[in-house]
Amino acid sequence: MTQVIQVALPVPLLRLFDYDCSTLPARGARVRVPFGKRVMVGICIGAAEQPQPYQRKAVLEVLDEQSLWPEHLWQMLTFAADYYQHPLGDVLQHALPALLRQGEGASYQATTLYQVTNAGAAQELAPLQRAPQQQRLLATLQQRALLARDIRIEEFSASALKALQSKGWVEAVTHVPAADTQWGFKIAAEPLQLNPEQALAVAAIAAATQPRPYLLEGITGSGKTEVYLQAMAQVLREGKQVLMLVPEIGLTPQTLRRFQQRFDVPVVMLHSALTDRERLDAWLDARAGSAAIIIGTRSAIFTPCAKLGMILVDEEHDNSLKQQDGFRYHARDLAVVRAQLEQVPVILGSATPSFETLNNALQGRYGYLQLTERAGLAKPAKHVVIDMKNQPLKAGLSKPLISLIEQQLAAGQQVLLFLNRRGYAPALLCHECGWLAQCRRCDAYYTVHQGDKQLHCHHCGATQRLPQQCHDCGSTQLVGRGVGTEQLEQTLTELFPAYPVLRIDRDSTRHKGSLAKYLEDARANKYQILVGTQMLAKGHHFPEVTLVALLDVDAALYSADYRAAERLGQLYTQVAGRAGRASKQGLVVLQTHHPEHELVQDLVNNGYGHFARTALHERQLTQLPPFSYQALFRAEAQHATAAVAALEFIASYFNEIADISVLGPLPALLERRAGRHRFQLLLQFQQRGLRAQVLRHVLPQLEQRAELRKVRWSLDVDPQDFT
DNA sequence: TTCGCGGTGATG
DNA sequence: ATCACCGCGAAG
Repeated sequence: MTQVIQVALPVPLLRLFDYDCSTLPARGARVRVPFGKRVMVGICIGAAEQPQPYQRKAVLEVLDEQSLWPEHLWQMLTFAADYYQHPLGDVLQHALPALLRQGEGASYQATTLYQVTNAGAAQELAPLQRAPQQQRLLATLQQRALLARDIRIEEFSASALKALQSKGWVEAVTHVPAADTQWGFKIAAEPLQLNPEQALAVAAIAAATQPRPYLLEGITGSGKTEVYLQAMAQVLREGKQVLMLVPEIGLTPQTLRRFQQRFDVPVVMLHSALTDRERLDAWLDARAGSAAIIIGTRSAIFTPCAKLGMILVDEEHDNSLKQQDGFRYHARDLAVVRAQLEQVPVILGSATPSFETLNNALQGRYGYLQLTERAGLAKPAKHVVIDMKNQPLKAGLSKPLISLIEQQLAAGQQVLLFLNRRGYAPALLCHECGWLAQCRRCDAYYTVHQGDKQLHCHHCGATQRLPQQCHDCGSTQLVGRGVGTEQLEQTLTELFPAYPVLRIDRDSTRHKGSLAKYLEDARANKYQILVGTQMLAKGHHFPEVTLVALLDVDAALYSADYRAAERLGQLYTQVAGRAGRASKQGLVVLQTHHPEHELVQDLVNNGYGHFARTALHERQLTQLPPFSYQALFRAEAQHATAAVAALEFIASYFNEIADISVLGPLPALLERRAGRHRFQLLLQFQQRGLRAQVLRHVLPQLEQRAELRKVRWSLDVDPQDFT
């Protein structure tokens, strides 16, 4: 009996497409279909209730017997498509490993498993004293067999493996990892003793009769991770899985090792270095329930889990959780939705919670767990605000800061300096006529890079040779204006020739693995002066650092982006947490031209918690998120008028509706980028429900309109960034 | 006259 | 998104 089914396809269209099919595939099963001149893999959404009277094409092949996703996850995905008003086909695409998108079977492929031979099992480790790589690998293999992918993830050496094989101690066997879903829970290492706050947090989560979201607010060094581990233990003991989201930077082999050392259960890490096949295997492991702990970045929220017991979102304030293009979802928000659907607790952890989450906790919608005690003897850092007004500056360093640095260095300590501008100088100026080298395609000045003797546009990536002469007057008196990390590094080298300087920014860490190596060198105290952009602020621990300085925070104080202050508060607090651990007195220095600024004073004197509450109150008075609900339309076109016209057209759909405030069209913070003019239209609603209703009604209409075909436009629900 | 790029429209 | 088609201006 021929059916008419609806199919979601990976195209940027909100509508679904009808196909004929000889059977009715499961909702959530893949089908191969002809689409235009192409063949695509789509997802069956179900039987078409009212088949449209079009000429239909037929499904070529049904690829799955069953839905690829468990019911609750399917619900989350359809919720997300509706909430963000993003095409369902594209949303589902995000929730699939690449191989499944391409139509591969949703099953394991045979792989190689390495295990010890009888000789290898009996082999003593001591004779391998001079081959430590082999020794470590053999020791592990004597405990458990390893898959090819484990060898790589756990950073064992391939040559060590070869050596052990040729000695006849290790053999390779073909292994089909049939979903062996059984794993027993065993504690591999004893849990640490909890302090009363930590114990309270663990107990609160365990004792809850109704699963709910929790904010776990723990200052740096307060032992947040130990709370995660003990909360996880409860879940794992019941045979249930834990899904953990971490920022990009937290996905290291050390993270993996930390979990494996504590729990003797299978852990999968969804790392960017995985091959497509490994990614599919990990996805299958999670879906079958044979992986106990699943760790990954933002997109890991889409991993299916047979027996989900808990979701953890570490550093929940981190902006990398929000996708900034295409399907603009926020993984933390989807984690809360998923936890609700699956009826499991979700823990949002941070030292500096986002205002959204903090507000939910203060309103009682989330459980609020606080860790305020620093473990060990570490004293809280001292804060110093340096007024830069009328100060002579050396590469952005004031005299008082230079002498503070000098003192710390003399005492054998490390210093950490943050400057959020890479390159040598953020502009090139003609000393005679005032001409500034400007990118031809963006509304931005070129940044001077001395390293490669070029001008770089940090917005479109354009580069050109460092000019010798002014384009306007021909003068050769060209000077860099302002300070970037390159110049700071150079000046510090001149000021403190006895101390090596390490610079960490996107330029110095371009090569794969160099960041990890630099961080290791920094921790090993090979450099006493560390210079970097925010890259350096996230989650790294340098035990010998006693002085941390933010060189220029003024831009954030008077930004047009209302979230700039929140981000400054978070950066400042995270950075302050870097100073003076390991029982040494830390010093946090902030240079500004506005030492009297309310935000600065609040942050320095009262800490993040107080600062955040004050700022939240301000947001409430001005009706900004989280006290209102935003949707941002962006448009870009060759000519500004086209972008503005498109947004005015969009605005006309909302202007007449009550309880919506429509702002714009306004130029984006960076109006021209890569030769295109960019404008924005901001909608603000008092009720989330109204926003959903209105967008659901309007978006399919907009998609049809010829007026909008000429420009590139997009919708961002809950926008985070207004550049 | 042909070639090629950019704008335009359809995809079931 | 991607493909095809159309039209116009530049090259032949």
